[in-house]
Amino acid sequence: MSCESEIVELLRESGHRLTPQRLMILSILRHTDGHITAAEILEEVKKKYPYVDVSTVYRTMSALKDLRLISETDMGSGEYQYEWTSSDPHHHLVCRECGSEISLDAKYLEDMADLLLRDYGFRAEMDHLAIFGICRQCQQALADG
Amino acid sequence: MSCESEIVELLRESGHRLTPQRLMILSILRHTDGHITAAEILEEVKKKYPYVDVSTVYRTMSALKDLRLISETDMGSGEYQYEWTSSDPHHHLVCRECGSEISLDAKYLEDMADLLLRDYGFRAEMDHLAIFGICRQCQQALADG
DNA sequence: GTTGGTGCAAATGATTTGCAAAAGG
DNA sequence: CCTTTTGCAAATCATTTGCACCAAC
Repeated sequence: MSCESEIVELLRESGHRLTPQRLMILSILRHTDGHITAAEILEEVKKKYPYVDVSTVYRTMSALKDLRLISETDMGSGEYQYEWTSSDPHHHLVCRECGSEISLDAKYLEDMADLLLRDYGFRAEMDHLAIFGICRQCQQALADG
Repeated sequence: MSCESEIVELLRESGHRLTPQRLMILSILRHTDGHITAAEILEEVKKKYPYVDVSTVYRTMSALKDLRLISETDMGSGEYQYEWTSSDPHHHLVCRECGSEISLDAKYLEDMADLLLRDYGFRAEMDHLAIFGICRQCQQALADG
């Protein structure tokens, strides 16, 4: 609970109200390891309180996104993946052959971000990026094929 | 025309048939500077032959994508942006405040791609990436408030 | 009380798909 | 011929929106 208090504070400061729905969604996001879709969040929330609607989930995600508390990533599955931002910053290598995902430490992109800031004055916000390509196994499989 | 011949060859080799619709779409892609949406392609094609359907455009894009002749990028507009791959490789910096786009030479990402190959055996395919963030002007505007 | 939030139902809108007819090789 | 491709219409499906009611603060 105590870990939630500063978030609650942040939401209040930004003029948002604390509803049970939001607290439930917040709790799910905080206790989910990795990414989760809107539909999955809804499913979880409904276990506690069945009358919640998807639109509420999306509206909450929109608010949290604006506050940069969560990231929204298109991993090529057709649905957005949401993830709590404070977990250690990382990205994903997504294989376009087998769909497997490899977690990638954020440091791999930091050097480039520094260059972008230096050369273009552009502040890249790359929380939770999806990088598509071919994984080692599939390269081998394709070569053998 | 001559520039089209090797593409035509490639399509044939991969078991695809050459229909007037495909040739029109191909020509539009080749002569478009920058990216273009499926709807825009359709609009262009219809000027020559009004009975083409969006589905044909999408099906053609899918085939060209598989052959890696075009790139498909989500630039945050809700529609995919397509672009002929052979034009000099680049990416885009997209400002999430004002929506402006800066072209970014591909070399900025090559170093990272090399690291990914070395460390993970992952062959990253980053043709035409969209990197979101805040541009110099908007940073200033936000700071001034 | 105000203002913002919710649930419901309906809309949106890009992309996909089933199918019979047409055309490429 | 045989197979792929096409146009049309209808379906998908995640996300968004209008609205009347409710609940924070």
